[in-house]
Amino acid sequence: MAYTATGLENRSDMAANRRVTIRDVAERAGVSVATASRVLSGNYAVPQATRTRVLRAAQALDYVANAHARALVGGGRKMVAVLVRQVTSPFYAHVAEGVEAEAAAHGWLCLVGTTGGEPQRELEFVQLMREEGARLVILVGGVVEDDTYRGRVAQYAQALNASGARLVLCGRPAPGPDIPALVVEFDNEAGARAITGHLLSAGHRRIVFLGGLPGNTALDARVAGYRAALAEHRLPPEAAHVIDSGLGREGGERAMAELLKRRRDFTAVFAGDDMVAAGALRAIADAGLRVPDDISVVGYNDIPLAADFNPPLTTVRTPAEELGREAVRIALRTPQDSPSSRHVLGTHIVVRESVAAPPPERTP
Amino acid sequence: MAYTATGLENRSDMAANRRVTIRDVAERAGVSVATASRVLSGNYAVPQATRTRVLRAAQALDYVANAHARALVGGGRKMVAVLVRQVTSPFYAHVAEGVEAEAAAHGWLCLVGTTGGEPQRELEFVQLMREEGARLVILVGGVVEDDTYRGRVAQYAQALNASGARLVLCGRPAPGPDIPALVVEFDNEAGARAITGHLLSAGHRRIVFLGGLPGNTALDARVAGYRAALAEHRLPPEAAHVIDSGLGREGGERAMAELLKRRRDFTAVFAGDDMVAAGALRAIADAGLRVPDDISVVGYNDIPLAADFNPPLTTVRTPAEELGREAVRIALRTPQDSPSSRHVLGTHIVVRESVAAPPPERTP
DNA sequence: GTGAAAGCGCTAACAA
DNA sequence: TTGTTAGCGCTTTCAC
Repeated sequence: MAYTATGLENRSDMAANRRVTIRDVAERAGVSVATASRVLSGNYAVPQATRTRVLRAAQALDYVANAHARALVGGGRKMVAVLVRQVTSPFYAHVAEGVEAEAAAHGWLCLVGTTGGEPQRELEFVQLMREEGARLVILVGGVVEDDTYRGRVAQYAQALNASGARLVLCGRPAPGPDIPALVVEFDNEAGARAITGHLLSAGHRRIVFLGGLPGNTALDARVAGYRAALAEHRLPPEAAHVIDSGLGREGGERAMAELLKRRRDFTAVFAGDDMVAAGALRAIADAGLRVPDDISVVGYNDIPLAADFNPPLTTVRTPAEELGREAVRIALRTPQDSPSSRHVLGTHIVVRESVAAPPPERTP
Repeated sequence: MAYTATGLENRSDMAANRRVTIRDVAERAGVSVATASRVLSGNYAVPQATRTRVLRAAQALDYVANAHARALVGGGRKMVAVLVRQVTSPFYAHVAEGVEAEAAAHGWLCLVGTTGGEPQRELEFVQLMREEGARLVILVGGVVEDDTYRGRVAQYAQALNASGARLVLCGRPAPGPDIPALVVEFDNEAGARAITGHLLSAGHRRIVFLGGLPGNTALDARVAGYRAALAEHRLPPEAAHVIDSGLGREGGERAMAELLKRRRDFTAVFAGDDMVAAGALRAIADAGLRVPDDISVVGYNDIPLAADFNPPLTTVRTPAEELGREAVRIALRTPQDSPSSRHVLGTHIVVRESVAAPPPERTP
């Protein structure tokens, strides 16, 4: 019923496919566009009588304001854009959801973009967001930190800042001092140190780090934490064994399978993230070994399904949604001209069933 | 280097925070805004000499066009909006990724919104997209199909259609005949029938459907398929046992645990989706039972981590990303005035290790 | 080939 | 209290 009224009425008293404008509303209400605008945008006192007349006309015409026209005259609109590698990765999805939720809570529009890991698309996205007039751009995820990166991101920051927008880097470093960018990240090193310590406390001495990604800031920090924990337990630097298989389930499975074929002189695996851990668990099971009886495994991120792995995975919880929320919160409360700052979010271990004491020494 | 040039130059020769416009570019290039516009929007032949001069000026000023102004004069811009319940659900995330990918491939901008399951936010989102001038709105996910739903969605469809935009419904029914909306969905009934048949072929006769959601079109179709398969195998209607626990890991775990406490006269569980299956597996393990030796379990959707469950889950593969891609493809190739149509995507079973023959009959 | 001018839909002075 | 007017930044006739 509601729909037929609206739909047919539109169709009958206006040209085909012409969007109804504020002019139409004003005309129907018998007022000027200015008056119509005043009641429709609601930031000006208008007497009740005219008010209702305009509102009624707008409703009858099913009027919606043209956001572009508004943005054009009002100087941009409240929009935040998040860019992630892919939304199908649980970690990124949670960050995006956090951003979206916090943005929505403040009445901001949120746009999610994906790069698939290509710096080129990142550049295009930032450019696009400048065109769209996004007031806040959030770039998520670890990166290879080299001069190219620094130059590129510094450029984003300057450009965005020049038009009054703000750049927030999540889990990636600021490109340099005095660059107008905010940074929010987890203390990856501390998290890695803690979970490596957990493995060491259980008695493990030969622990492999699976899923390194040289140059990637997030992974490098985890590797650093891993090495630091080893050192704290007075193990020599050679005790560290990092396999650079990169992230992803597939990589983890392949690298683990290969490693098991070559050597088995390790009793625990620290996977770079939970997806790598999933792959590793699969490979270990396929090799006929049991977790944690034969090999202990830990992951990183505590994705929702980590509790459903076989066995349930002991991992480091990184509150991804909180990261997203915090990114927009910080950006919204930081004045435009304040110095760039860096915020670090804590993490903690979630103990489940993938860690046990190492098996008794096998005779070689 | 690159960044200091840009940043400082902007800062020195223009008022603070004034976005550079086409006027600035024209001025610097020594041409009129009309000429600048012609080369910048690139849809008009301009001699090479002036062309380069304008381009050089634009680059020097780091000019980006104002998308709002463009949209205002050009009549909207290529933007597709997808609305899902939540991006952190693997299924929805894949649909969103499919939409995003296909949109990007066509040079369209993609905006992802989430409802958290609230119809109210759906309404707000559609309204917002009308304001933003989205030319394509995609609503994803099963719904309770009642008169309220039909009225609401019919209204969206009419309104969107009136301004030349298109509505695509993914996995939810059209609100009625002659409503301008496209529908793309999976054949849930066939998928459910097939996997129930798989269970029946393995010898199961007492199969519980866990995770019903009465009124929800997607789940109802699966339940229908489940009943149909039972009937095909000449089982009486009473053989069907549907537990309406709703979707989600938590619900699945709770319902399964409770069911196991009450009765154990079933040998297999058909979970409404993989997340429910994850919860069910957890509850079964906690009850000291084994899958598939004691109870067989199947899921629905084949999320990426289904292979990492304990045991790897036999489930129905629904190509979610393809659903998203297809939604935009269909919308882009369907002319505005063509009749509303419905497209059905096929699904298939993925056999893994969570199904076995039922255990030998226990004496009661 | 290029410029001047009109106008997209809206808001915000400025008048009345 | 309300209407008139001047743009926001851009594209696009229409002249020259």
